[in-house]
Amino acid sequence: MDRLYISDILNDGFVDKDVNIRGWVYRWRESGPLVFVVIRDSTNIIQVIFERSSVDEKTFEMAKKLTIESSVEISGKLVKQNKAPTGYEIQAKSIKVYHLAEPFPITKDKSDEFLLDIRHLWLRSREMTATLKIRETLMEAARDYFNEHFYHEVTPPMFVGAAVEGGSTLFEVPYFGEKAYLTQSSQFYLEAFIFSLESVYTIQPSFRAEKSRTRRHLTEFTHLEAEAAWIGNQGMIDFEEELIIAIAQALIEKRKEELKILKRDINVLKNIEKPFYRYPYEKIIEIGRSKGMALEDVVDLGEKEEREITADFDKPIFVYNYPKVLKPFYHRPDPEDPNHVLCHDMLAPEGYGEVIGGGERIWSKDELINRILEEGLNPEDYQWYIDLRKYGSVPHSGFGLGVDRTVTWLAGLDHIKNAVPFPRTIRRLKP
RNA sequence: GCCGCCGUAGCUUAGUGGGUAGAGCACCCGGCUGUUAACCGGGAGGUCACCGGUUCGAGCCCGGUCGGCGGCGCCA
Repeated sequence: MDRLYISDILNDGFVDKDVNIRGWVYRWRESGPLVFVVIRDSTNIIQVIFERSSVDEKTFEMAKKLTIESSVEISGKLVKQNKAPTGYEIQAKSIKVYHLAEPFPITKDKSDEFLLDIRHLWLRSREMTATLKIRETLMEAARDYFNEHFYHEVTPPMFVGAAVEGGSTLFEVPYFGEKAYLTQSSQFYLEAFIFSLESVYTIQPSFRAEKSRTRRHLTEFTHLEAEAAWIGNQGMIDFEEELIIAIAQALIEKRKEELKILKRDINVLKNIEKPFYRYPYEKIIEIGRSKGMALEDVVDLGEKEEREITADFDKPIFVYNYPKVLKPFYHRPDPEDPNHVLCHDMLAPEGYGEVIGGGERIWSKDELINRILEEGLNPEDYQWYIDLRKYGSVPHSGFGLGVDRTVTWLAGLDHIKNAVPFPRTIRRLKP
């Protein structure tokens, strides 16, 4: 008999038919001559019942000995059963045990810390499984959206020789007697690709060595970055808005069950529709002040401020044209207002805060060199980046989206660690 | 980096006027004909993070070390 996936047999079409499944023991309990076993596979869970009166003694004894997480193959008749957790039940006829598991360390009482220590086992939980599927669908939806818009996927290097942005701290790694660094952003490399492929994107890890201890920072995170020729700041905002909507739609279509497992209200995602809020930088400061914050005219918002400002919003907020002093040198100053740059951040609502940063890049060689000098940096360190402005330079824009932050927001999680299979933080490198 | 909190059985934890360390889950044994991280009875399981000090006596008081969590700062 061919093995079937659990999600495929949870329907009336298989009732009274013999089915064969493989998976792991998720729950086990006995009551006299009955043994109830809930089996989990990659698709869902289903209850199996072993009755002493209807299976041979050897099979029943084996069912009685099963332990949580044992790997098994079970055959039996599918029936409808309201008392079973997913509405159907298999009346077992036979079982093959591949491995009788040792006592599983995860029980009903568990702390966040413990779950991080045994992350390699916690990955099997329904919560993590649901989160991983949501991550996958999010990236798949993004790739589909990029492909529909003729973006090419590229793979920039992760070993780099120098920083992209002055501010961030880099991880240094030995490199055959020289120093190399782990990339903190692929932006500069993506800019190199646009002169042939025009529109490009990548989904790769970025690394930041900041000693940040907040619910939205990791030292290694999945970075979705894009860069496109012939597009300006506002055009890029339009593009990102549709990207986020495409992702939300994909989750609504394909991940209803997983969102339910994570207790995320799907109506929140259904509400992610055009138009998002769009405010110039000064307006967001005004909103902060209206909530009682003491904010200077020109100030970087902290995590706490962002959380409070976005708390009452129901849709993402684009904040554009920040004061020049707050942003890295490569952002293009607004020709109409040189103290501001043509950039934007997208803040997720409900307190989640920044998930996208992007904008239009300086495309004039001389302007770029002037901005590098103005920031006290050395143009020699950016030789190849400046080189790109010498041979048919074009207006272009790009953005970077934190995949893990976006998952945290859309899945309604409380901490970025829960959006990542093996989170890396300042104090955690294992497992 | 700064501030705060925490470290007792595999897990979650109770336990300060200093006086033999207690429970639930998991595990083992037994019971139960519809269980929902079941229930009932029994059993086993502890260098109370580590080092030092005070004391007749320290899980508890004092000093230090290590590890973790949360917040701030930094940052995407």
